[in-house]
Amino acid sequence: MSENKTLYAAYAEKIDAVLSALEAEGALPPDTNRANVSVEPPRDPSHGDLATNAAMVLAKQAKSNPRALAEKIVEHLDRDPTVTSAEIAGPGFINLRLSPSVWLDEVAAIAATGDDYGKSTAGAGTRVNIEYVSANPTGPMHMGHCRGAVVGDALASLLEHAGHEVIREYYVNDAGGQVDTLARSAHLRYREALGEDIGDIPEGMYPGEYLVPVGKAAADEFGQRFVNEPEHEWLPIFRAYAVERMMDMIKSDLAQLGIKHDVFSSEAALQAAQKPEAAEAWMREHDLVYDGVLEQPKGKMVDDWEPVELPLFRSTKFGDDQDRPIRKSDGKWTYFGADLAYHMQKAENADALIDIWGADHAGTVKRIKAAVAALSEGQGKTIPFDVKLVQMVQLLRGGEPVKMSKRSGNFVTIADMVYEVGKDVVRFTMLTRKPEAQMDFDFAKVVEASKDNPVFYVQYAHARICSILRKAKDAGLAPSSDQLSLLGEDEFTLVKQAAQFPREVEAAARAREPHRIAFYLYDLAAAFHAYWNLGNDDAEKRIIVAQEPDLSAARLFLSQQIGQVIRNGLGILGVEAVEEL
RNA sequence: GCGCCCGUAGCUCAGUCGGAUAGAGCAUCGGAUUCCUAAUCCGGGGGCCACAGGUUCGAAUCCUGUCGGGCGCACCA
Repeated sequence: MSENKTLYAAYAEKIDAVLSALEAEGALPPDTNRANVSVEPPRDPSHGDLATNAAMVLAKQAKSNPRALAEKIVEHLDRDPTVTSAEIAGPGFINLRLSPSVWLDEVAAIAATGDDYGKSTAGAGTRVNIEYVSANPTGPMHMGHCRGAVVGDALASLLEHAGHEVIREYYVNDAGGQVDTLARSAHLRYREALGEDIGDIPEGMYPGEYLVPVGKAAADEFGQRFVNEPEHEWLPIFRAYAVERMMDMIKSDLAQLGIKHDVFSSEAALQAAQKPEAAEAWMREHDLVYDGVLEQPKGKMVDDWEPVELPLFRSTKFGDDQDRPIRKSDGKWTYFGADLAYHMQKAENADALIDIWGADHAGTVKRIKAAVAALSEGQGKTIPFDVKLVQMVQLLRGGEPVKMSKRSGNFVTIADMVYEVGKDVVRFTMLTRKPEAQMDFDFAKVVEASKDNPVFYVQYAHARICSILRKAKDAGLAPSSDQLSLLGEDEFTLVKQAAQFPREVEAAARAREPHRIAFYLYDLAAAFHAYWNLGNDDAEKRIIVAQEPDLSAARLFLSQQIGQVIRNGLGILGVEAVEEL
């Protein structure tokens, strides 16, 4: 078996070869369109190991009926020594059963590839920039950021496993009005640290306690220097100072979740380097930006609306509802204007871009997609660009919604969450549903039920495998592949499940859906737990059977490989493969 | 009013570029432990896949419409 090719891909090729043979025989017309032919494991394992719909899909082109065509395909497949049976079922499915040697080879393949089992080269040669988290540097990370962070991080490592080179990037929004507010709030805490009674935190400032130590640190560093200075003297200094501390805090929150970015891009730095100016010039050159007046927003009344001429990007040309301003009337960049330049910058160094955003930014997807599309068109190359929207997490505590607001300082932080239930539970919980569906996250329930969390189910399977290997070692038994032929149907069931892993990684990467790996691991763990429990009913089915050292060694070897696959999968998700619970 | 996402068991959710009899956990009921970790396993009950049309050999999946929920709709970020 060639490496980097999944078992399923290998059989897809065999079936493709059969179809070519049928073309040569004249049973199929030349150049048959095979795009819809699939080769995959049937949902119901009792149907066999592999199923193909080839006969059904191609019957029309062959001017034949599906079952007649299926018979011709089956004739060829029967000649393959690794195919023990090929049967026609239902409307024309062809179900294949594979010989034990195929499964035993797969066990050996897992052992041979080890940590690399499941990696693919499908994405080789494509560098993907994935931007995720990008929380504003105005406070600690809270649960609202958590989902996007975990999904983005797992997607990044999933893409790496699929062979892509990956850049993990964080966009630091350190240029907008909210960082001025941060700076003022920090200045207030600074005065407080120097002994001043600041009373209640005024409306419009960030009241969070997390700014207290920032104020203290500033007091230590600056002393009385900025107490009575006018704001314009200290604002830029406090802005940079506070942002840096906020980013330290955020990085430490991310580290608790096991997340580390490769690149932190600063919006302020981008602007200082005049990237938006360059972007605007380029856009104007290509007639993508013009000076125009926005229409009054429909549906929702804006009291102080008045027509102003602004530089507008022609996003309607690319499917947006409205052209979008890149500068404000005071000449400063809008968020979009800077973001546009930022995406140009990212595209310089990557073949494909992915942004992970919260659903509250859904309204801005079209314009940024339009911007990247315009960029692609203008530069005459395609830049694949995907914005993954991660839906809101409704945070509950004992069934009651928890109102989160950075303004009021009332939020559940990631640090709280990790402290309560641990990184693995947080990550796995976020990854056991598809990101585009809303989810409820009940803090109390997750804490209370953390022992029932599926993550432990998977980890337990891994721990059990480690346990049995320890036990075997004490008994003087070592895993061995010498006598794998002693394994039987019970073991094949397990191997078949494990053999899906590479296929699952490729499919999940293609769909950019890391949650599939979590569900796959659950199924694999279930298969192992079931296998283990066979020994409860029948002592001869235990993994270690004292009287049969060769069989035990083979079963240990198999178990070891299942452990390897679980470990590889958990690695993609960033969850520990613990050795005991 | 417009745009995006979602609607699958009592609850939380899976469901492979459309595939065979729609699955799992929790909850519920009944079983398994002198024996490798019972944080496990085996079994029962529980479904108009929101609704209505359409596309085709075949639809939970694709298209159209309706209803329901969420998010968004300023030069904010």
